[in-house]
Amino acid sequence: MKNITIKDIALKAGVAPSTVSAVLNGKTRESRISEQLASRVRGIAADMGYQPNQTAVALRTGKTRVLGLIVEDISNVFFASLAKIIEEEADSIGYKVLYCSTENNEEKARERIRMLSQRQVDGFLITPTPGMRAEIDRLASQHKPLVLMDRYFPGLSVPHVVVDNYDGTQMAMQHLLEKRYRRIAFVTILLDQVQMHQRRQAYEDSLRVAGIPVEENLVLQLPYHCKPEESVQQIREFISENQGLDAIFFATNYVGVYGLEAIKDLGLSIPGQLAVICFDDHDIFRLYSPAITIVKQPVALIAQTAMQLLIRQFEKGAGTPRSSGSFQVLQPAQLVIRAST
Amino acid sequence: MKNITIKDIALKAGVAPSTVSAVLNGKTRESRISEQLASRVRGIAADMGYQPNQTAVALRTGKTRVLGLIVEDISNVFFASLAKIIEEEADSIGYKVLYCSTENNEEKARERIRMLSQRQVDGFLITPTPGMRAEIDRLASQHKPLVLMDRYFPGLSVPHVVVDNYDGTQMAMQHLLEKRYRRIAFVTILLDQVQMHQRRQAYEDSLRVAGIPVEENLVLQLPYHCKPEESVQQIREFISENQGLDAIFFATNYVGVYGLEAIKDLGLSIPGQLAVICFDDHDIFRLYSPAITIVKQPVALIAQTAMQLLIRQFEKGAGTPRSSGSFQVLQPAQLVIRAST
DNA sequence: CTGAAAGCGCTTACAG
DNA sequence: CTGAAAGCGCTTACAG
Repeated sequence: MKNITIKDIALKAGVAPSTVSAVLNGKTRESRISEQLASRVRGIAADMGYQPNQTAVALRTGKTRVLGLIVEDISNVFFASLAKIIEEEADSIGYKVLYCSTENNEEKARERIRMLSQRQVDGFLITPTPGMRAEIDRLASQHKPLVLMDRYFPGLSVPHVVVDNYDGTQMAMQHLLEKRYRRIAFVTILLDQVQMHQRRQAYEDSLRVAGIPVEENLVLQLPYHCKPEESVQQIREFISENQGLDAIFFATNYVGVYGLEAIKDLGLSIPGQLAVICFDDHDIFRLYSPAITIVKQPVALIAQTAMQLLIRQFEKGAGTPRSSGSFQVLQPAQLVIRAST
Repeated sequence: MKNITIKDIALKAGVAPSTVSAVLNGKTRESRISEQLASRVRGIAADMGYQPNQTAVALRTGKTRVLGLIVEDISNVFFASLAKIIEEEADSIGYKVLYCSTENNEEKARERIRMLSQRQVDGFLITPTPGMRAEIDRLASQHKPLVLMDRYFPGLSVPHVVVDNYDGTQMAMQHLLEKRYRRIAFVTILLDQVQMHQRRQAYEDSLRVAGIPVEENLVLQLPYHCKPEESVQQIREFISENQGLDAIFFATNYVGVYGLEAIKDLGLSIPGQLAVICFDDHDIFRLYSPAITIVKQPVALIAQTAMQLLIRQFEKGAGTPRSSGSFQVLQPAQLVIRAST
């Protein structure tokens, strides 16, 4: 069953393909096509079940109406939620989205950008890995519509939307300190990314300001590709070795999940014996324990803002030079206190 | 910065575009192009940073190397996990994937299929809603490569991969009955889909076989678009009104999440006062409570099998008529007993 | 061994 | 008011 083309319609209607095109694109005014002819053509198109071939349109117009979404791991709640909102926003302006996961694999990440470029996506939405810096810089210099999410490259003038990680962490530390917690551990993942550095920095700064010495051994860094069981094991040992811990700050929900398992294994009550705060991408801890305080990332807001920044770039068009400043949008993280931590 | 085309390379190399195309596509043998010329052309292409325009390739060859993935909700762990595996499998054969969520909205679902068709996707991977039946049937009759996942249409001969819901539910019920649980509730979501019917059916049949009367009031059906708080509230009331409940079987993790919250609210211990079994798409209950038994869906296996079925259709090509039978693949669900429920 | 030509399905000036 | 022509960037017979 061959696809119906504009030519088939033209043939049946006894007009030229260009006339059909004009009618179907609502250019009857510009082309001064009679309403009578137009509605006849429309009728025929509908009868034949015409579906425009978007590949042809894309080739001709240079617009694919496809967005490229590159995240760390689409199966992770945070990124999946981002993807959902982005899909909705994209849909509302007639765009579809192609997704890719990088797994924080630099090689893969670069290859993904290349592939999406070849697929001629009209714009990129990326949660970049450190190794993508050069690639991102190149895209930006080519004026490819592009927005970074969740992370960014200090020094690169590329539109991005991130939460204020420093501020969020500080808020949480403040909260713990006010409640008189003193021996606060920091469990994180070994990842060379701005937001991780900022969280760590805020943790240390908060302690210093409160006059509490920063103890190296109160910080645990798990390797990135650490297996679940091993992560749990390491955190368990970490807690056992540091008797007298008041509280633990988990820098990401990746480690938070394992941390909670470790705490459960050790039979410690939250917040009775150990207060827990976690930088939470989403609301996955809702059920685990109501006594866990959350530094919550506004996923929907991040995605929506990112889409707005992207659309703004579309509107500018390739012609207009981009404003020199980067459209930095900092959205403070929100502290959600579920119980008297 | 204009994109480099095959023409630019041809110009620089002093050959015809078709020669460049042949070289870049490794058709040097068929076209009997000298290795010398070939490597010179390849060198120039590399120097110029040539990136083939896939839109043009797609239009010319009729293959976009894009797959359309339609799920209920990409932000749900189950579908996000499916998406992840599908991405990996697709990537391994040079495909990208366009995703869409239906939200179980029939209108939207149909529109999604239309859009993806217009985008000329080479194949579809769909977790269908009941209302997509006609659309799916049409796609299949057009020999569009297509695989349904997680659900299917009895009577439609369309390749699909689903877990054996009846069997899985039965296994779980068997487990409860052996442990001498007698008043077992069934909490589900109001959804007109085969897999839901099968789970319900298995629940009732299991009771009957065990000589236990099926009580209407031990079954709770929540509306599909029920708000979180309201769902929790309803389940809470349901439990309170049915004193003497032994166990609850949650037919999906959608309701399971709310159910656990309700149980927590009521201060009931698991499995002490109430045994809990849940049909779990993924492993999201791992931390909630180790005492929850899970009927686990093999997400990775579903996705991989689906991709295999799709590839098989690609290989057949449009020419060969499809084998009349549907490639039904039933993969039994797995019972994961975490504690002595 | 290599190149000229046609064509995938559209849209966009442009000519009448 | 409407149509013929060119062209988006490729690939694929086909001619030499």
